[in-house]
Amino acid sequence: MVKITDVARHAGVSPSTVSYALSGKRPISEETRQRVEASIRELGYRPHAGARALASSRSNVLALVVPLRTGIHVPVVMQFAVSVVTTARRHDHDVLLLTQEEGEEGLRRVADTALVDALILMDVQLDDPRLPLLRSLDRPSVMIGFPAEADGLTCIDLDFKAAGELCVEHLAQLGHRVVALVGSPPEVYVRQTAFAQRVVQGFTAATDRNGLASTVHPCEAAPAAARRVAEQLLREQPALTGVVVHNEAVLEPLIDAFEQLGLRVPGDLSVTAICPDELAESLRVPVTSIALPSAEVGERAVELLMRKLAGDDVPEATLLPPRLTRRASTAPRDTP
Amino acid sequence: MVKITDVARHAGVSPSTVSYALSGKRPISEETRQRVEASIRELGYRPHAGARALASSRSNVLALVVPLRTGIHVPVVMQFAVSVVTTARRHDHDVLLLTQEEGEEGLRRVADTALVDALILMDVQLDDPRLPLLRSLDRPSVMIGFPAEADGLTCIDLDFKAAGELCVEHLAQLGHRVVALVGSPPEVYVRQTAFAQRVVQGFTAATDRNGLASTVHPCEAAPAAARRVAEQLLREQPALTGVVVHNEAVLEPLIDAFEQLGLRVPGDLSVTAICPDELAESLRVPVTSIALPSAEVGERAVELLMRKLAGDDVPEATLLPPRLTRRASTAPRDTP
DNA sequence: CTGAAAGCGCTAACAG
DNA sequence: CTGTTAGCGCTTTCAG
Repeated sequence: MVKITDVARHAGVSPSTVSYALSGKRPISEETRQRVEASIRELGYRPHAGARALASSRSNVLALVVPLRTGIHVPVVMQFAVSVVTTARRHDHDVLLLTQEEGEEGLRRVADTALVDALILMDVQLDDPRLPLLRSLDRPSVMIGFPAEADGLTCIDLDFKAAGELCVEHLAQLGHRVVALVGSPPEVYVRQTAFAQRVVQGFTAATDRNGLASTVHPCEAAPAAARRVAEQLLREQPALTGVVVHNEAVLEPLIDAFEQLGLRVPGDLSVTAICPDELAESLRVPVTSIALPSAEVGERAVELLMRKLAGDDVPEATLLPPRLTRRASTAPRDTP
Repeated sequence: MVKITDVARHAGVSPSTVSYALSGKRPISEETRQRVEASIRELGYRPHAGARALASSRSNVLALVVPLRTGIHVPVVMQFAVSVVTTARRHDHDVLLLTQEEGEEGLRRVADTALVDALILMDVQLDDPRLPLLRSLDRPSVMIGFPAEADGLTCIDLDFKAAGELCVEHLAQLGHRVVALVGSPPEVYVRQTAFAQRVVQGFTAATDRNGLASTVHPCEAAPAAARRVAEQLLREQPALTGVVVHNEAVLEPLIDAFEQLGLRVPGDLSVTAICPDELAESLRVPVTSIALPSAEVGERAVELLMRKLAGDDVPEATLLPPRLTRRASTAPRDTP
């Protein structure tokens, strides 16, 4: 194995000069830098990661904790992970993969052994048990999602309130005057993340602002429940022409139910959703939707961590703006 | 930060004794072990990963290289990754996540800097450009899939030949006498992995053995192609009652085509597939299938690496036995 | 702008 | 069964 002293000897400089030439932490004359770089290339020198970590107390590794819970859309997790790895590499860092299963002990382990410099946690719950631990660790972290009480921590996620608003604005622009939100199952509004409530807030704010008639309907994640909600909507809001769906599991059954009840999408009813693009694209009638921007969340999460590692202050909360993709399921209201 | 000398002093022993108590690499009297463990717990000692790696030349980290190519089923990759992490943890190792995108340079980097002790590569191609590199690295690796020339390397995958056989045996046992294989697109038989040919070999061997009439049909990954193949099958093999599908993309369209042509599944035609369970389960008629056992592949891959790291010899090729899950798409042949 | 040298915290001979 | 000690390869003061 070729080491820094070998390079130093070969280049006719001291080991520290090689180190500084590599890190750029102090000025090196152009000429010596050239010599050092040539020697490095010629000898095929690679600094030993462990030695580096020991001497510098920086491993240049980030931990990424991925969820295992069912009900989480796998491609979204994967997209996010890839984006974290790619961005981390741009900043000369690697990524250690941990599963939620490892729990708090796993986080403590990789942090306390200095195996990683910082942590990224996905799928953060409202009352996440890892919050106190994160606060106590001596390394920075970023959470995807917003817990109930995030003081002193750093969070990032899609701006779900704005997403709810954007769906409504889209429908309003198309001329729709009576709209409904079909939301997550009731239990989601209690535990889990706060995003469900946020969507409702945004939806309501926007319908009020635009003077639209509106209702909100939590919905179980079962086709039968979708059917019931569809029937109820038609019964209670016969003038309904726009629907926002924030519930991946019932999006397809809901549209099926509407069509079976004699409503064409988008002819009679425009439908927009907050769901992964994959799902929105794959339906019989591709659905106008707002996706969780996983790649962007991953990238931004890493960049927040890099700033924290550099000692900079970062905002506690980062909300990413929603982007709506128009597809076949929304159309201007048929104005008679 | 509490270090090994702190623990040693607290327990009234030498640092090496603490080290050996932790590693078990030499006998320690029950009594001192107790004292050391108590001190460790009391002081909350965590060995520094970098220092360990430097002194022992073992990082206890494995690299996992995941593919990004489209056409790879994401949940399978994820399942595999989770299984690798879980198994690695059982062996006191962590997992560094790399993307295919990093290429050969990435592999060289993590190996040469001693950031990882060993590597796992997914999605290995027949003529994978990384093969020579893997042979030249000073750390062991395991590949998921079989390249054309794997001498000196270690591979593991589903036994696709046995999978082809098992599908046929299943149909034969149900009384089917005339069967067909609908395979991958023609180009897959050329490049990519060898598994497509293996399936054909197994299929043919088993039909011969069982005295079944059979044909093989490569098929493009498009619904129209599926339709054409379905029509061709009915025209050329009117007595056909069993089909094996090894082509995720056309499984659903193919079944649709058969039904549109007046054949009930499984009433007139039994269908079995080699595809992810998720897909098989999600179809209108759940399909009897053989899945890629990703969790098992991941687990076994890690175990192979552990044996190699321990200096043991391991087989170059490991073929995992297929397991068939019966679903609604296969039934005994209607014997008039 | 560059060198010398003191660690970083741990493991593994070597010695008893 | 346990202690002493010499590194592992790098970074970073300190000194010039």
